[in-house]
Amino acid sequence: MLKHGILGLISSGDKTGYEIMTVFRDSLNHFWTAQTSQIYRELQTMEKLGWISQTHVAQTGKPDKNVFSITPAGHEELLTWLRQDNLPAGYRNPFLLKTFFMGELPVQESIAFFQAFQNAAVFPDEGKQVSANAEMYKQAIHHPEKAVYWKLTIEFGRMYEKMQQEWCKYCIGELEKLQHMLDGGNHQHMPAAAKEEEAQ
Amino acid sequence: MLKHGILGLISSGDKTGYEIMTVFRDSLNHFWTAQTSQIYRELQTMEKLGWISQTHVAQTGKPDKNVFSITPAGHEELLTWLRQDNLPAGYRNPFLLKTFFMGELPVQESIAFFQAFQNAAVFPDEGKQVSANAEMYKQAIHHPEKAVYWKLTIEFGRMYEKMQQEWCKYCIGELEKLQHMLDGGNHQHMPAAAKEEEAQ
DNA sequence: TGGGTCATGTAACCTGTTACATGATTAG
DNA sequence: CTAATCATGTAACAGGTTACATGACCCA
Repeated sequence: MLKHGILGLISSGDKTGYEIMTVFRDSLNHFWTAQTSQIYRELQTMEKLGWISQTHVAQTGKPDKNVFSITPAGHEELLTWLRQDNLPAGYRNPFLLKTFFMGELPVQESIAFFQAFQNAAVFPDEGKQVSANAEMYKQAIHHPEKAVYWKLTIEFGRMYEKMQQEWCKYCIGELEKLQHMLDGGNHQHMPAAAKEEEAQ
Repeated sequence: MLKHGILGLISSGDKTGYEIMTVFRDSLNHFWTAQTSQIYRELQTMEKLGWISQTHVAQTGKPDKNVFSITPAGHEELLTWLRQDNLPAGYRNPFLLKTFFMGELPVQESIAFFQAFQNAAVFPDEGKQVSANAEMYKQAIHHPEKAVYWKLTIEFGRMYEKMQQEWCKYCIGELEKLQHMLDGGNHQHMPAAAKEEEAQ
């Protein structure tokens, strides 16, 4: 997958490993990440596969660099990938995994986690988005039709964040109901963990 | 992460590797997956870490089994994990990665992908959910306070799917606008890839 | 003189996927 | 008779993370 992401980036203009890293960091970070260690490794195997080619460029005042270009075979591979398996796949969500087991903690503590989660917005606001993605905006001027796709990914981020916040609100509501139930039921203010021990 | 998921499952009752696999397959599949190969490997390392212990149980008419129980150290580890790093983290979304590069394909083709994506619901409907999660419902009867957390994860799945469908609708709308713009603009019906070649 | 940017990578490790391998019992 | 369920794993590979290592230039 990362190979194809890199391929896509190089397809819109030759790039160094370093430049690829900056695009991941500044523009794709809300749906994909990549460390330089992984990028340089993938570039090597992609060259062996014949998808990209390398040119050494000597520089003065700056370290020399290796610029990568896409080959015809690489472009074909990119198109094949774009047309393949475009159906929703299972996603991995660490916070949901925790949620599933949160019954081990006192309800009050769980509520606090949802509150913190709700207030921690990952997605930058409109203003920051613009400056962080200056690179993308520049491209958008020259290829407005390609910028549309980039905007679609940003909109996904926004919608996801909004949904996540609504979900947190719902969770907090449900947990408060549970808390009142437990309080009203036995007036013992016992955390779930303690209750379980008793039950055994 | 998987280690802690397994730990959580064993904490609510001793389990074999096989049983752990079935829970992942039937109840956690919308936010986490695990193959038996991985499960048995993790169980081995978890035993070495002292988080779980193993008992061999001979059976007649069925293959013998290895039943795993959580140790006090394991339960502590579970609590530590539950309290750690509970903030939204970057997620990886393969379809968003593709979306980002979809300008390489004709607009019409992209629209078709979003339509297919929209109509492919991963999340089972209420009826199937109930039968697939019979195990969970059984637990819910004995520990209604724990069932709440399980319901929260299901609600996330529902909200996510709804959001995804809305996003697809939005994308299709934007792409249709783009299509009309391109059609109206030069009346050449050129795919983006061909246009790019011309521009160079 | 200290931190940021540009620029390259290696090594070890951890996690996840795919493919393979075995074999008895039970229900249709 | 055949497919599903119960039950165990190994081996090889692919993909991702963490830590380390180097070094010049520029700006404050």
